[in-house]
Amino acid sequence: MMPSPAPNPVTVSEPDPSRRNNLALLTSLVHHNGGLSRAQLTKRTGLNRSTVGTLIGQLVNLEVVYETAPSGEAQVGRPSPIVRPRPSIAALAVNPEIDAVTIGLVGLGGKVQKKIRFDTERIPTAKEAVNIAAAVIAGMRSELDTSYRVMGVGIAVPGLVNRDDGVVRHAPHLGWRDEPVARMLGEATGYPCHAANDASLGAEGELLFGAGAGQKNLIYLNGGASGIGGGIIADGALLRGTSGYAGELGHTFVRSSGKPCHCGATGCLETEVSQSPLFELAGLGGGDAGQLEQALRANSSEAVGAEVARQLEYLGIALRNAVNTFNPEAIVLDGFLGVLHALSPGTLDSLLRSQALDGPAGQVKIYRAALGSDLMMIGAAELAFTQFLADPAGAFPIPTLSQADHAESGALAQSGTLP
Amino acid sequence: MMPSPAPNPVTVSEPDPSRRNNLALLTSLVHHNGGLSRAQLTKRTGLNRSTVGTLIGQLVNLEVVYETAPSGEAQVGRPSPIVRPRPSIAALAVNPEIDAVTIGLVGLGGKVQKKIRFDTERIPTAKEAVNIAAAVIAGMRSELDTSYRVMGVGIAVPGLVNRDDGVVRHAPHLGWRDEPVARMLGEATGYPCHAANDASLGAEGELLFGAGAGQKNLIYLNGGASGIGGGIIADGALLRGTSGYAGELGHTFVRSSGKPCHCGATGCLETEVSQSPLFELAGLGGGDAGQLEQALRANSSEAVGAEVARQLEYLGIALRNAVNTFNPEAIVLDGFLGVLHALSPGTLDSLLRSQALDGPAGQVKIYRAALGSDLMMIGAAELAFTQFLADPAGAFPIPTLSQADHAESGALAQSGTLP
DNA sequence: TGGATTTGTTTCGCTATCCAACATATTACG
DNA sequence: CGTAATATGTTGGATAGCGAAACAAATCCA
Repeated sequence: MMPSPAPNPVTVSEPDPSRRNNLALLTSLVHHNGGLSRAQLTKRTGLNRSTVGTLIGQLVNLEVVYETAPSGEAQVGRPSPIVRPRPSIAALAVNPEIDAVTIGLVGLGGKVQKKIRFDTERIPTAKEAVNIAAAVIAGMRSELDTSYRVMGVGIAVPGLVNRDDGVVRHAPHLGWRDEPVARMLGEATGYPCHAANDASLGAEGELLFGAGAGQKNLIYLNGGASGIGGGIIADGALLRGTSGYAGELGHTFVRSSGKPCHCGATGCLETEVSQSPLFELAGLGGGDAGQLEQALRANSSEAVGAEVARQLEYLGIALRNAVNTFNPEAIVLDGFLGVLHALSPGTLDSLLRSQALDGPAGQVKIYRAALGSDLMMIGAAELAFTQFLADPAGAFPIPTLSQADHAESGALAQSGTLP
Repeated sequence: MMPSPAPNPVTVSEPDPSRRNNLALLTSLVHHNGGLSRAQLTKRTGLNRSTVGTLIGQLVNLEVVYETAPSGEAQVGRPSPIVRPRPSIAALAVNPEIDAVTIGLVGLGGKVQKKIRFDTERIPTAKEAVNIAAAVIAGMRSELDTSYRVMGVGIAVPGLVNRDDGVVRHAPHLGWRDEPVARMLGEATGYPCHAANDASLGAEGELLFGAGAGQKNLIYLNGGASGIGGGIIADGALLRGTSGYAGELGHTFVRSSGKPCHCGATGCLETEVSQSPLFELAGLGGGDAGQLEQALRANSSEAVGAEVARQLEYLGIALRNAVNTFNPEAIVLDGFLGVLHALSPGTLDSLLRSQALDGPAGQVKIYRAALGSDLMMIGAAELAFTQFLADPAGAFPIPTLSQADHAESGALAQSGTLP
């Protein structure tokens, strides 16, 4: 008759973890806003000026943040110095896809310092993806060791991922099943590794650094070559569910006697709304969302209009459900879903207004994603940052100093074949 | 460029509210478990023995809890006294329905002390419901003032309710629109009043005291005369959304070209799955879920089986969506939905296993609700308790002592006509 | 009866925080 | 140009919530 386990049972090693919260709060605030004045920090946290002062002092000592001269904005009163995140505190991001594995380095503050896209000629297996990532990371290793403090690696996988143990339960488009990618990459690199669903991480990325900044309830939907992924932010936190599988809005039911989906059901959103017919109508063999939008805008045929309308109608049903269920402030559409919405701006809004319940529908706004190709890197890095953000003072004795803090954001491109 | 307001801006009157959390934690634990030994409390909270000791001492002084002799369970070591919630700390619950307004008094610990059902001859307006509730409460007033400390009133409304301001946005079956019921009842009684959706409160009730005890992610669905309401618990907390409208699973899309729903859409769960055809087939004019179940079990006609199967199929679609979206551990079915499930036990499980995604579907279990007719009282009372539970030491100078703590749970029945 | 075990109790010390007073840097206004 | 007004950083107590350790009490077990 013990309903639930102890929330705070062991880990008595550190002194009083329940009280170190405000240090973490300040760190997150600085990280997610890329720099805030001390005055703003006191307002945001509700803490005392003096408390913020001492805490910031600690973070400066820990080399987590640094202070710069006040911004030029003219205001009455003593100017407040700006507290900025050190980009030398960094996390690695890995994103395996159908045709590439992308590895990135993201600094505290969410700036992508480095991005390396490794094109593959066929769909990578889990082992291959891990090998590629490990090799690229090994190549960066000396730079990482001298100029950064790497807090870990985050892996964004298009599929069902158990966030607790980092096992990919099923990634249909990659053909992966029960692959312990986090453990594999952890053993290969020595860094602590975590894995999660790519759309969930995208939702967090857009929430913290993108179109949904400052919202507390938002729904993120991404349409790509491998279907539709979703991530849900409820009350400021990602909806995870029992094992981190939550958010699979791509398999929302939208049509009776619809086509069978690879998931075993019929009439899923992702079988009715997909990018391949759009690419065909646009006369494109492949490409990204931007190219698709251009091509569709150039083509004003009826067939295009009909297909766009058809897909928007099904998307509208899924969004109606989501709005009734979550009562969000914002819906963020990424990939080709963003294109659909942009091609016919008012359609989804009016569908929602007429079909969803009055209350929830009246408050929701639909946005297009803002972070583009950096999103996955930022989201995955956030996964690796979480542990650090929860306790910025704990567990890193690495005194490595560096000058990488003001490095420019350089993006490399590279390609190769599978090993 | 200010993404969000200060989380802790004003209310500087009380000394350091950020540190009073463990007192609240203990209070909630005792409340929701109806009594725990001090040893269990230390394990659950992870706090030090001595800390728990002092905190419990405070709660005893505040007359929030009392200690009783250790339970008879034989164990090695010094027996630990049981900390019990004082039922004299109480909250009022109000639940307007189509044919009645029910008023209840619930003590800390979740025991219903009193329940008065006021039958109405027609659907009550908001004003009538408030009048009835206020009159019944006025009648109890002297007892309340002498024997209880009433923390407030919670109103459970079948409809869209803005939890922040207590305004009923739209309760279709009651015919209410934009009714500020919380303010109305607050003015009529002088108690702090809050209102929320009935199914949301049901979800919380079942989570804390019923079938879902100890779960962190569960979905509650209630089927009644006025349709299907839903409440979602994610990560231990009720999903509220921007304004508390979240959880309307009754309007999940389950059928293309289905019947039009009063919400403006078509193919909603609540139009396809409803209790009236079941009552007809059972040959009943009305009644509760228990009577319906008995009648349907007695009737083994094909028509009944077909209708049950049809409704279960649509319910399965809605549950499939919900499972894919939330990855819950448990689904709790109440009202006639519980009957449907009980009549054909394995059906929903196998529907989920074949149609929902592997990961989430493998973990979910379907339960029938456990709290019966007390649920709404408990849930609504919880709404009134929340403020108190967040700060048990703050804001009640009422030193009223009482002997109602050991009163028996008495349920009254009463009926009348509209004023 | 005595040891093992678990838990309540007491005392003490730590530390995160707030508060109040003071110092400093800026704008506003004469 | 100087003074007032304003907002903020800084410093030195004071406080309170909590943990650690030692001790005391109440149970089971051999």
